[in-house]
Amino acid sequence: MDINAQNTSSDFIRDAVADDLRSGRFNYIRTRLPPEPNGYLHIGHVKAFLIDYFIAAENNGDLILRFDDTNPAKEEVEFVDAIQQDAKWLGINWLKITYASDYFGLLYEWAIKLVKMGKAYVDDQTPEEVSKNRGTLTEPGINSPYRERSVEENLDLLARMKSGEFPDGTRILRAKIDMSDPNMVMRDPAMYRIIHEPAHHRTGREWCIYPMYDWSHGQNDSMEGITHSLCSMEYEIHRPLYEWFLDQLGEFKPRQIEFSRLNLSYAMMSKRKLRKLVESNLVDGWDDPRLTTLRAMRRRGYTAEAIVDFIKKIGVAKNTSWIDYALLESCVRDDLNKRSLRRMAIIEPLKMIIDNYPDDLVEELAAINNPEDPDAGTRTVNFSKVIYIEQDDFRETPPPKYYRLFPGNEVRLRYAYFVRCESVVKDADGNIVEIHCTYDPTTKGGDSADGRKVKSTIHWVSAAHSLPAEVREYERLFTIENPDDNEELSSIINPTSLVVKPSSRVEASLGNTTPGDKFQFERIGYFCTDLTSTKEKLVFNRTVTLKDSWAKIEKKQG
RNA sequence: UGGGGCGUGGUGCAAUGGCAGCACAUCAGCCUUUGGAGCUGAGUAUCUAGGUUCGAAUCCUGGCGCCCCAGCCA
Repeated sequence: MDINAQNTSSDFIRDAVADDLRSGRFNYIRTRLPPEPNGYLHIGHVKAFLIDYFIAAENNGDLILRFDDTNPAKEEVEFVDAIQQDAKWLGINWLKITYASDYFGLLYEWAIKLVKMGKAYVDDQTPEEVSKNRGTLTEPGINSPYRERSVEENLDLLARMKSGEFPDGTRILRAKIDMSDPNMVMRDPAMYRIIHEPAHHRTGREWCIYPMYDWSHGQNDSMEGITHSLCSMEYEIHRPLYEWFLDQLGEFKPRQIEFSRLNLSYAMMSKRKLRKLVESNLVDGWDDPRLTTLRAMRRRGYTAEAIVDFIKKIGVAKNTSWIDYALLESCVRDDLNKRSLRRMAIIEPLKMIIDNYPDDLVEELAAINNPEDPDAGTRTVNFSKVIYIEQDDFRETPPPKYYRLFPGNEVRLRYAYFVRCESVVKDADGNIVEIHCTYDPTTKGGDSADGRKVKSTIHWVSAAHSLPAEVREYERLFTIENPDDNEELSSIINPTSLVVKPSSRVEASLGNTTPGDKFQFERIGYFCTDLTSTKEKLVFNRTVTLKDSWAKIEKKQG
C-alpha cells in the first residue's frame, strides 16, 4: 500500500521541520521509531510511528527503526519480531533496523569522556538514599557524599561496575549537574545502573551495566544522525537534559520536538494493564478483536488504510486530547464501504415459507457485489420456497415507524420478489417459529410492474442453499471511557463486548472464504473471516456495524 | 505550594493582527432495491478580566482551569 499521500496538512512539527531546512540547521531529514520491545504495538504507538514516518517521507528523508533495548529485565525478542510485522502491515518503511544495544560500546566511551571532564560520577548511595536526597517538587535535593570523588576513582569504579564486580543496586553512574534544579530531571540523573540478570537478548552477558533512557536515547539519536527526535509531551522536561549531554560531549545535536500522545475513548493503552487483561484471561490473548493492539484490530477486520486515515484526521498538537472512538469507526466504515464485497447473511434466522412459490423451483438471481465499485461485478444467489430472514426484520406487532415485515405488510426481498406476510406460526410457548408469506411473481428482480412501492427491502438466504456460520459480534470492551484510570479491570468489562451468534446462515458464496477476507453483510455491518475460520466451521468477526438509523429511532422510542 | 506544557462548538484539529472554518458526533430534510452509501441544511465555540490596536482566537498583563515531573522504567 502507499501511505505516502502528500495531502497531510501542516502542523507545528511540520512547520518546525520546514524552518530547520530553510534555516540550514539541517540539510536533510532523518527520524526514528524508538519502540521498547516489551509489548505489542497498539493504536497509541501508531500515531507516533506515523508522524515519524510521514515527516521523513514528506521531506525525502529516511527513518530508522531503533529498538530501545536498554533494560533486559523487561524486553523480549518476541516483541522485536511482532513490532516489525505490525509496523510493516501499517505500510511503514524504514532505512534500517538498529538497536540501542548496538551502541553500548560507543556510549560507554562517551560516558568515560564525561567522567574525565568531571561531569559524571559514581554514586554509592542506596536507591532509597538517592531518592530521598533528590528533594521534592518544592525543595531542592542535596548533593551525594560521593559527588566529589576524583576522576581516577570514578573511572576505576565505573570499570568495575561494568565488569560485574558489584551487585545490582549498589552503585550508579550519575551526571553531575545541579541537585537544586527546579526541573527534577536535571538533579544528577542516573546514567548507568547495574543489572546482572537476565542476559540481554542481543548482547548476552557482555554488559553488567545498562544505560538509562536519558543517557541512551539522545546519544543514539546523535550517533545515527537523527535530525528530529519526535516524542510525546512527557519528555518535554527531559529536553534540557537531552541537550545538556550533547552539549557537554560536543556531538551532533538533533532537535527533540514533543507532541501530545493519543488518548482514545474506551481503549486501553497502558502496557501494564493490557498485559494484566491478557494474563487474567479477561480477553482472549493479545489479538482479541476487542483490543486496540494492531494485531487485534487487524483480526477484527480494521484495515491499515483506515487506521492511517484516522491518524491523519486527528492531527498533531500539544493539547491533552481525547479522541472519540466513533471517529475511528467512521474511518473504518469509510474504507470498508469502498472496498468490501456485499453479501447476504442472516445472524439470527427466522424461517419464512413462501406459500405460493413452487415447491421445487430454484431460481438464480443476480446480486451486485459492490454498488460503490461497478468493477466488482455481480454474483448469483439461489432463491427458493423456504428462506431465512433476520428475526429483527419481522415484528408481529410493529412499533411506530417500523416498516419492515409484519402481518399484512409487503416488503422487497433484495434482488428477488415482493412478499406479503400472511400468517405466523408459534410453538407451545408462544415463540414465533416460522412465518408464511405470498410472493408476487411479477416483481422478479425487485421491481413491480404496476409501479407500486414498498417501504422496505430486507435481505434473506435460501434455507437449502445457505451455509451455517458462527458470527461474533463485538462492541467496545469497556463500560467506561477511560479504562486506563481504573484498576479493577473485571468491573469495567462490558458484558456484551462479545456476543457469539452460533446459528447464523450465510449465502453459499461465502463457503470458500479464507481468514482475513472482508465483507459487508448487507444492512448489518462489516465482517471479516476470523483466523480460526475453516470450511467446516465458518467464523466471522463483526468489524463494525453499519450506521443504523432504525436503531436510533427505536432507542428514542424507549 | 517549584518547574514545564496546554486552554477555539459535544470531541479533535484549523485560522500565524483582517468575515472563526473542517472532520467526527448530534438534529432536520432529500434520495435510495442496504433504514447502508450519497446529497442538503441546522444548532452549538475562542477559559476569564483588563490593556494595545481602526481591528485580537492571535500581541501584552493579571487571574482561573487542566496535564506532566520526586524510577537504578521508557
